[in-house]
Amino acid sequence: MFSDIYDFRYIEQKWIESFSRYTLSNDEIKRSKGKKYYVLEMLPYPSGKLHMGHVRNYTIGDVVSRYKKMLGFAVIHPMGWDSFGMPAENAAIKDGGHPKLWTNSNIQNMKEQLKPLGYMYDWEREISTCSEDYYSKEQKIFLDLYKAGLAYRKKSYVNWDPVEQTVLANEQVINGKGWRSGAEVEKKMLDQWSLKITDYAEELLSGIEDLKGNWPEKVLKMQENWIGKSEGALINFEIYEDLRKLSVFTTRPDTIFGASFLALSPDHEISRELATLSKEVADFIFCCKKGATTEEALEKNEKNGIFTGLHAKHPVIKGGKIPIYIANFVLIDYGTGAVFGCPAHDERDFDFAKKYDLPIIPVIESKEDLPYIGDGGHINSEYLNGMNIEEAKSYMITQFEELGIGQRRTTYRLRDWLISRQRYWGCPIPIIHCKKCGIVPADLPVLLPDDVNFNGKGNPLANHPNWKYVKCPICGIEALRDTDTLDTFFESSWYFMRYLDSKCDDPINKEISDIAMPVDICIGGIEHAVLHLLYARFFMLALHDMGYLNSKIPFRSLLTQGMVCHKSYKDSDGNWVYPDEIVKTKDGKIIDRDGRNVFEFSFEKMSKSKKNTVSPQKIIDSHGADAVRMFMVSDTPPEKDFDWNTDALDGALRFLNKVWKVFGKIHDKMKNDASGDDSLIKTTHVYLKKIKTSYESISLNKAVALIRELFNEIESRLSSESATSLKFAFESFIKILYPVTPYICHEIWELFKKKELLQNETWPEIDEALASADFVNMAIQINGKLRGTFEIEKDSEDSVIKSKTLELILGKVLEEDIKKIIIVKNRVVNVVV
RNA sequence: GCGGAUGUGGUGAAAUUGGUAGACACGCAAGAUUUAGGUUCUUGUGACGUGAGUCGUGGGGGUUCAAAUCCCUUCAUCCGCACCA
Repeated sequence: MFSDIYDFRYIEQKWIESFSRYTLSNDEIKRSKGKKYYVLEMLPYPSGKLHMGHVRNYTIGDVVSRYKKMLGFAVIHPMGWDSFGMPAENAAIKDGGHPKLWTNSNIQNMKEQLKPLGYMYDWEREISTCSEDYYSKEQKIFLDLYKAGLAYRKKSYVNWDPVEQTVLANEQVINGKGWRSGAEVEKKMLDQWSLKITDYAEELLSGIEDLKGNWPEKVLKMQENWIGKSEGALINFEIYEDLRKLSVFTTRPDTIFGASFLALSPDHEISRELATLSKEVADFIFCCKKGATTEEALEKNEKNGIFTGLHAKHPVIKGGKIPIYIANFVLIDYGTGAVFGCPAHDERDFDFAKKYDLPIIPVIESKEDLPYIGDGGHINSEYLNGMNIEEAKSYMITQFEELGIGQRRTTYRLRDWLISRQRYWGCPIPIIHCKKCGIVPADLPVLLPDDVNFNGKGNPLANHPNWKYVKCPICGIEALRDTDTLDTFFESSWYFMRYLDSKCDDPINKEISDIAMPVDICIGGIEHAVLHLLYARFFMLALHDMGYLNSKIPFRSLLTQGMVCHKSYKDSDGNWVYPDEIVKTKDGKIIDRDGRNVFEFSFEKMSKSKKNTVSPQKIIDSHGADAVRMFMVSDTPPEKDFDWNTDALDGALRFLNKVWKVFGKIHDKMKNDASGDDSLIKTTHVYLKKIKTSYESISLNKAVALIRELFNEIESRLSSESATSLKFAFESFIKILYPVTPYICHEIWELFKKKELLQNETWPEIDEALASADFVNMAIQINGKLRGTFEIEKDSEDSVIKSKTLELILGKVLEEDIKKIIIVKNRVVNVVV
């Protein structure tokens, strides 16, 4: 029955169940013969509440999925939960519940909240990374990485987050602070597990080339910088009256004749050794460590050093003596932890030389002040004199190699990925430490014990009364489990392959993965540019090399959607105020419910603490899921930040209301089988073509704009067009609107008395002949300025266009003044006078 | 400091990649219907003239018959990295 009123509550309730039954079996993937399309939205952390950022992310993914399905692709569209991690453990510490219960109930809640939005997820494929099934498969991957030499244990300085009480990977330290806790990160010497991502530095870098065009340039640039390749030389300096050699990495071997000091990191082994001999050195090193992390010291950039009393032999100047310092600006974990200083051509070295009164020897000619960083001819450099930087570099490296004191060397900024975490709620590292046998792989699975106490200090797993005490699987003597768990980014590095067969006994079903991988489009936030997105690329290369699957690329294309932003408000005391608690007065003032003044603070990402969030639930209740979905993809391109605007949300609902009404009118007209024009058929084909192009490039805001245009065309011709023409136009319109607003479209489709469900329909066929216009509107310009337009048959001869133009402009210009007429077919005529 | 991006009406944004700038919306204004208001409909809406003319895509300069688009320069905002040798 057709009702005049667009009752979205009724309609959405009616179709909701059929939308949650989308499945695509692996047999169907196999039968697709490569015509598959894998849409992946980055899996959410089950915090318990769905927020607008999720809604935007998943709506974009769902529109793409539904569109691709209409085109006949076997669409793989799974969803799951990134369910290990700190918040569950913190909740347990605070409220006493168990992380497992907290997490699972959050997952249930979020699933319920997702349901009304009508996403076509294949829930058969659902995974939760904290499930025993998932993490025991992950343990197998870990052991394989270990056997392949890619997972290793090493004692080294690590980033310690004092709030989370655990170590962090380099990628998780932002400006010296923990990425989640925001706490000042400390350096600690610990024995930890790492993955050899550095083995793949070159491949990760060269792989960027293949992603260009399909990944945002920005993400690729960030990864490139993060990997930070630099080419140069390793020089081994001899130390006077010492048997050791001091090895130094430099990108500027050509400046060796300008070297006036060597500097060691305070953590360099020679520094540490000297510290045991001299209190002065020990004090200096202590100060460096204390001061190095404070904001102030970093800002001042002050160079401090202490002379070691040692000298190195200059490698190419006979009898040359170079003093060796320990300096605060030398990093232990880059290059070799030692540098040579050439003050004339490096800013840091210059500052240091000034402070400690060291010689500043220019070796590159320049009229500018020192330090001079640019290119130029070498001076004071014997055989290098006259050469430019590039020439001198390679000449010098050859020279070092011939003399046996150095060699060509490439260094990367990328460090190995530290994966141990001193936390309970994660995947246990399946390793047993035996005094006799050393590191021994544990029998799988290694399950988390449920009976843990969160009240104690430190890692609850380590504190468990008996969990860690086991017998060595090899020799049988008393041994200890590794009580650390894996970084949760480990889980998110391979989940998109587990989706493909979430019940497989092996971690990854190779047969299906070889068909379904790589993911065709991955949609998520840009905050993972050098975290998840780099780790996932690394995992693919490693898994490929271990024979898990053929693909070396996780995501063929990547869409980084922008944040959902909203105005935030503060009262005069600086407290945040909820937007729905404010009132705008007639004279432009903003007040809260108690009448006190409130100020617009800024426009920023929705967040709980700023009180500027909008609950998806609320707006679905008031406007319906279709309106919310449409609103999320209209107006703003997916990759840009989205400004929350309630008026535009109302606009989406208003549009759907109009669609409903116009459908009613067409429905009536069809009953009477009215006659009239059929020009709308052609118009429809023109739009079908344009809209498909917009969907293809995921320019969903443009697609929506064009859909609205087509709708306006239909609406304006309701009375003049024939019933058949209107029916064709409107049915096509419903099909192309469907990926955005599936509920209303399904309802209308059914009311058109269609037997087949709309979601099983295919994209309307485009008649190319009809889709191209017969007539075009051409512009007339005089000296490049618009002076009028005219309509003319498409692809008209230049002579026809010319005479038409002359006819129109002769009132304005004299024929003899015309110097030139430039004709651009179907576009523009420019008359030069 | 290094690297990257962006800059178009009151707002979100389009512009077939050098060819009619502002599509599609939001907002606003006037009017109509209803009327307690919202809803709905019509018209208008870059600026200045307000007679069909001029100006206009952050500013300045250039290339071109023609520039939001290409080049040079400058300013502003945002983001990433940051003592990386």
